[in-house]
Amino acid sequence: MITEQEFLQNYNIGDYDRPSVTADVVIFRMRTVVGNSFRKDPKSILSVLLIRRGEHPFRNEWALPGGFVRMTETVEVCALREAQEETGVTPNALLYLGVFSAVDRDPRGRIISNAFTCILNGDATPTAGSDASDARWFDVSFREDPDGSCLIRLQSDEIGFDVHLSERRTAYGTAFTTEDRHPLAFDHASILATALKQLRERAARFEVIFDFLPAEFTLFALQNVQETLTGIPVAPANFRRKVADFVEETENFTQGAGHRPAKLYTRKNGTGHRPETERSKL
Amino acid sequence: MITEQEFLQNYNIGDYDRPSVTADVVIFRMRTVVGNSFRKDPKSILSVLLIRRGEHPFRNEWALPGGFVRMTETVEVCALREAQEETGVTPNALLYLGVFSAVDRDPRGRIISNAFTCILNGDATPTAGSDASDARWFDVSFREDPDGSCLIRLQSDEIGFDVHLSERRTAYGTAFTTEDRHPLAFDHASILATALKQLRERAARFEVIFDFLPAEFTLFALQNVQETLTGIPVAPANFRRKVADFVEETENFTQGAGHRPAKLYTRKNGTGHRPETERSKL
DNA sequence: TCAAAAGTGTTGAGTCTACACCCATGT
DNA sequence: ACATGGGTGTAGACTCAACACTTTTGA
Repeated sequence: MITEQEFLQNYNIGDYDRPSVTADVVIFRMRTVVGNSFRKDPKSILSVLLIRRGEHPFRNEWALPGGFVRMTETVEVCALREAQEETGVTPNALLYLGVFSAVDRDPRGRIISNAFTCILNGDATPTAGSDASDARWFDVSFREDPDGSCLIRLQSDEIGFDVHLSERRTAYGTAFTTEDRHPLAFDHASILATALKQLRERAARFEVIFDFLPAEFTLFALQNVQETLTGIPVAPANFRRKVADFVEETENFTQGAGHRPAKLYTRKNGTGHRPETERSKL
Repeated sequence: MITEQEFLQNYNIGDYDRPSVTADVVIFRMRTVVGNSFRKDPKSILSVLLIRRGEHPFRNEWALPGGFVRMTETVEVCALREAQEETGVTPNALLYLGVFSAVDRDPRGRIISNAFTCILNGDATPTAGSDASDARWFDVSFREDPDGSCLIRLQSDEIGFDVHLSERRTAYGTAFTTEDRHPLAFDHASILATALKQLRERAARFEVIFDFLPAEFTLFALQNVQETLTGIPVAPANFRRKVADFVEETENFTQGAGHRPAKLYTRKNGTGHRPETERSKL
C-alpha cells in the first residue's frame, strides 16, 4: 500500500494520450453609424472580430481569434489574453460559451476548443497576430427562422459573405451545423452562431447590453444596443420603465445633440459581468 | 510555400505541452419517500451519485464519477459513457455545466475537467467502478444565503457531511469556493454547487423537471419535483395552470391511491432535452 | 365517513403594451 | 420653426398569487 505522495511521484501524466486544448474568442463591439441629419442619434451595428489565417490549415480563410491554453493558465485567462492581444484592450465582459470537441474538428489532430464571448465598448483597432495576414471587424446580421435554419451575414468593406446553418437538437442541448461551404475556418461558424444566439437571449434579459457602452450612457443608447441584438423594437417609453431596475441616475447630461439633453445613467451593481483587472483572480 | 497537405504531414501535435481532459458527471435522481398515511402520495428527495475513490489521489474520499476523454470521443459522449457505466441506464438529460481548469485542481498534473449534469428517472443501483471502493446515492439539501454563502448537506444512511461554500463573482460569471475541509475530492464540491444552482434555476423555468419522471406522470408528481428543486412552494391550482403549456394530456389515469384518480400527462415536444440513443449523433 | 389529491372558478394586485401628450434642444 | 429624442401619464390587456369551492377515491 503506497502513500498518496508516493503515488504522485510515480504518476507520469505523459504516459497517456491526450488532446490539445484551445480557447477561441468571439469578440463583439457595436459600430456606430452616424445619421444623415444633424438631429439623429447614431445607430449601432453589431460587429465581430475575425482574423484571416496566415498559416495552414485553413490558410487565407477567416477565423475566430484563439490559441492554445498554456500549462500555467486557466482557459478563462487564455481567452482574456487572446482578446487583449487581438484588440489591445480588456473586454468589458467575458462569457463562457461552451466546449467544442468533435473529434475531427481540426485537421491537425485532436484539439478541443473552449469558446468565449468578449464584449468591448467603443472603438478598438484590431491587431493581426504573427500567424494572421489580416484582422477586421465584420458587421453581423443574424436571422433565425422558426424551422431551425438560420443565416449569418458578415460584411467588412469590400469583403462580405453569408453562412447558412441549421440548428439541431442534440443530447445536451442544441448545436448549429453549417449547410454550405463558406470562408470560415474549422467549426467557427457554429461557434459564432452559438455566440449570437446566446447574445440575443441575454440581451433580452438586460444582461450584456451594458458592456457595449461606456460607464455612463443614455437610455436611448442602451435601447439601441438591445434592439440591435434582439431585433425586437420596443416603445422608448416602455423600455425606460423596464430598464429602470438595472440602472442608476447620474447628475450628468448629454450635450450638443439637436434635441433635449438626456440624463446619463450607470449600470446598477449586481447585474452583468466585469472582468477583474488582476489575472490571478481567475 | 508548402501546401496544406504538406503542412499537416509535418505537423506533430505531440511537440507541444498539453493538458489532460476529463468529463465529470453530476448524476441526480429523485428518491421517493413513502408517507405514513395510505392516502399521502410519496414525497421526493433529490439524490446525487458519489463514488468513494479507491486509488490515489484523494483515496477514500467521495468524488463525482468521471474519467479521461478518449481520443475517439467527444466530451459529451465521454460523460454519457461515464454515466452509463456508473448506473447501468441512459440518463434522461445530459446538461453541460462548464469547464473547470484551475491549474492546481488535480495533484497529478494539469487536468481540465468538463462537468455535466445527468438526470435519471426512477431507481438505479450504482456500480462502483474498478477504481472506486463504493458508490452511493446521497440525499442532497442545498441552501443559498443572500450574502453568497451556501451549504450543501449530503446524507447516505450512516454517512453524512456538510460542505460550506461561498459564491463569488469572477470575470466570467460566478464560481463557488469551499470554505472548510470536507470529504469531497478535487474541486468537486464547487462543481456540485454549480450543478445544484443550475438545476434550481432550470427547474423554475420548467426545463429539467420532466427528466426526473417517467414518460407519463401526474401534475402532482411534477409539482413535487419542482418544489424539491426550487424550494419554493406553489399552490397546486396555480401550478397546474402554469405548467399547462409544457404538457399534453393522455387518456390514462392513476389508480389505487386513496383519492380521486389523476390524469397522466406527457411532456410536450420542444422543451427539455432527451439524449439520442445513437452515440454517433453526438 | 373522511382525508387527500384532482380540478375549476374568481378576485384583486401587479405588469406590460400601446398610445397620447408635453418638454428641451440646436440648427 | 421643427425634427428629434427625453420624459410622464394612462387605459386596456394580460399575468399571477391567493383562496374558495366541488369532485372522486379507498380504506
